[in-house]
Amino acid sequence: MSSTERLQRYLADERGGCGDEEVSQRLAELEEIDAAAGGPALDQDVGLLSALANETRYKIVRILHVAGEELCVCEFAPLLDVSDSAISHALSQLTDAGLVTRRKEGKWRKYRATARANAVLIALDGSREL
Amino acid sequence: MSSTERLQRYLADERGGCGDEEVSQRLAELEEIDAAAGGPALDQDVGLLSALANETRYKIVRILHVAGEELCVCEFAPLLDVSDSAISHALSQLTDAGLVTRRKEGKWRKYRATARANAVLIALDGSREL
DNA sequence: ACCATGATTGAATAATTGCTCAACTGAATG
DNA sequence: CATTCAGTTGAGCAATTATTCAATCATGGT
Repeated sequence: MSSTERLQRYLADERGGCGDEEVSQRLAELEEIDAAAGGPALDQDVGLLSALANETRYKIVRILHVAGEELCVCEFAPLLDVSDSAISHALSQLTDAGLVTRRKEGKWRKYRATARANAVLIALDGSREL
Repeated sequence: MSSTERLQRYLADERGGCGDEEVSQRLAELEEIDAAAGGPALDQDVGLLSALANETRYKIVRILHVAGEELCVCEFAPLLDVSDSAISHALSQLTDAGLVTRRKEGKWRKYRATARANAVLIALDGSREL
């Protein structure tokens, strides 16, 4: 069964129209919606979301967000139950995704949450009780 | 090496203080930040982000967001290159995560994006150019 | 120059995920 | 009530991911 046959029956059911014209018009609408939905930002967004979709990485970003200042890698270690290496991997992925920025200061590395990271966390917080 | 030894050296380096007191005070600050960061919402948030962190599921939510109305499962099928089963699995996970709601109408099932889903997508859109 | 330390990288591996197929449930219709 | 159709569920498998260990890079002190 082609996927548009089901759509055709659906449209006949819901809207009374049952001609091919009806179907292709709705299909065109849906594809317009799809085009608006799936711009080039899609991959970037999914990358960002994947980076946040892990407890270790989420916690790092949350901590930076709450701290409101840049933190040294060595300050995360006591708060996260994973190896230094895992923390470093996490920070790399977060940097690639545009959620944190890195700055060298002598032998220490300091990380800060980006505006984008803060925006997403604020949206999560603001919509929690909806 | 304990993870607080490094922190101790860091604080000595950055702030001049080198006593145990300095370290335990900063540790207390960090743990307070951590506590504020890692509330009970953590698992829920990571679940939500995991649900969105997949192209198929992200597209579904985007489509619903752009459409601004409820859509029938049969309307997604022509737009997504996966099986009906995969769409159904995706919708279940999105429902569990609180990103979409489900409604029965006769033999059809209609889904709608939640306010939370819309809030997160708006945050992503609004922070894209930052 | 050498060494110690902070952090990163790459390989290896265990765990998780995403998809499909096949079987199933529930609703409408003859 | 048998059949058809919309959608869901669960098992199984391929692909991806999260972590650790070991090796390495980079910085600063001796």
